[in-house]
Amino acid sequence: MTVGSHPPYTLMVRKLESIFPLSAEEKQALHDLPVQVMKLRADQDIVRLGDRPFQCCLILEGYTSVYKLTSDGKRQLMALHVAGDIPDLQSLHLPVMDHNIATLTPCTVAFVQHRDVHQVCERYPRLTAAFWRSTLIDASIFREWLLNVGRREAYTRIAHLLCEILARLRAVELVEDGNFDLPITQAELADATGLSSVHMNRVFKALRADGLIQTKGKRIFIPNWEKMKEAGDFDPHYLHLKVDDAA
Amino acid sequence: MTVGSHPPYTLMVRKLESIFPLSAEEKQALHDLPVQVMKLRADQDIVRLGDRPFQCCLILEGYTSVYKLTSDGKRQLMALHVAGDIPDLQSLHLPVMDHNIATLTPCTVAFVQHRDVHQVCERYPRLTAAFWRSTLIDASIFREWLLNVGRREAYTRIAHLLCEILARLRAVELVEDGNFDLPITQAELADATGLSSVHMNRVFKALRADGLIQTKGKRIFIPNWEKMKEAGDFDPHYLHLKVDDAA
DNA sequence: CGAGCTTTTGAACGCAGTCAACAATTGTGG
DNA sequence: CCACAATTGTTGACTGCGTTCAAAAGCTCG
Repeated sequence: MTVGSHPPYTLMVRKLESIFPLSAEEKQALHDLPVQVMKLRADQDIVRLGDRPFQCCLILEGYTSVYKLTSDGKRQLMALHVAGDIPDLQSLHLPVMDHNIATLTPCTVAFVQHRDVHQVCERYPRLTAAFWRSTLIDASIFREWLLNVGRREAYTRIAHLLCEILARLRAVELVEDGNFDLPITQAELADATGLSSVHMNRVFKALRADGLIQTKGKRIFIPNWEKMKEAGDFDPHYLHLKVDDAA
Repeated sequence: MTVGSHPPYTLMVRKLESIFPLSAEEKQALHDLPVQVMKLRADQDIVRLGDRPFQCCLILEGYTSVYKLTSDGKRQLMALHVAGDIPDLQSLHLPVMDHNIATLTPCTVAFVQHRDVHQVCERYPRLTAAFWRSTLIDASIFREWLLNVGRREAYTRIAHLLCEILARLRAVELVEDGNFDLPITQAELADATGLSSVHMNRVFKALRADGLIQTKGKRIFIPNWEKMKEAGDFDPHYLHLKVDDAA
């Protein structure tokens, strides 16, 4: 089952190809996976801590995030996911969710049964490697976020996050000329960086004042990528992109 | 090749079994993997950022850690690994290292060629799942650390780290009665929690004053596990241990 | 056009960092 | 086994980055 004009897997295949070479046959096998497409509003949980999902969810449109809460209710985002990503691929081999996944914006997502993924992986063993690698890159990104939150001051930390978003959107060709949509709130960016929303706002102001970013509504423009990378102490190697889209 | 009295794989098998059921045949296959055993001093890098390793390293004895540095030299530890762990399993499918792995204490490690791991996984596909799951649990731990560093205050954060160490040592039966060896410095614990060593020291003092921990040299005793879990906002689910060793 | 977010700004506070000195412990060579 | 060096742990004083609380100003969208 596919969705009207945009076959749901185009972006996923593009994403997987950005990290792993796929044959035409393998790509076709991915395209042929049966899916169920759904539209979700913003701020909806897709899966919750403790769940035992029997399917994976593929983002076709919108932003989602992985998050956890402390017992006193503070929220930390652990990852942002964009079109083409499969945020809960790990549920294939870890039955119980240890975190939540929620939409940050209205989203279109496609659900694929674990059973079907396991089948296609058995038939095309290189897909196992591709999916495994994808989960390993997720882990690499967690590590970089840990460095970011643990050891970089707020200004650098936020610049780094913006660099990562730009680099990852480039890999799925959603950036034109340093411009991209970031339809999420400053409070959410604060939760992603372990800061308060007030401080996030102040640092944003400073980044604008320093000419590193320009904002127009939810659209962000980064005029000087080299300067921005330096401000964010950003080295894209941890994203493990085959083509260095971030250069 | 094995090492004298302790076959190198006993602990790894014990560790893998704590997260994945293995058949006798699969265990034997792991035992039969050829390895090269080495002793390393403390503070030695095992692999470095940018390396392209052709082997995995299995800890037989001692503590190692995954770490990264910011461009201005601040260090963040991302994980601690103990006997039985394979800290760089991910190099099987991510050719270029995006982080460093170093010994924190003198260590005995066994190196296994990627080639041999791939072979045994082909022959026993369930081992692929076991190893994959192991890397997914590593990622789950990164997520919890991110929550810890991003959203918990120093006191809770340190208590949480100590809880995790205890729970993981229990899984490989290296804890007796709430007592365990933690032969790493406060400065290293500080790097693991994103704090300064001075503050680490002050919080340690507070934890002692509150009766949550007792220290004697490098030996730590946690008299009241329930209280400690509460102080550390610790819920062991994220470790995905089959048997709930942490209860 | 008004309700409800989201962004922005100010003021005051506090957790944790830095710097510096000293004590305790561990390791090493003689 | 002791003496000395080096590392690790401990404490105090001061500073500062980022938080909290509160209120106002801008947006967005029925």
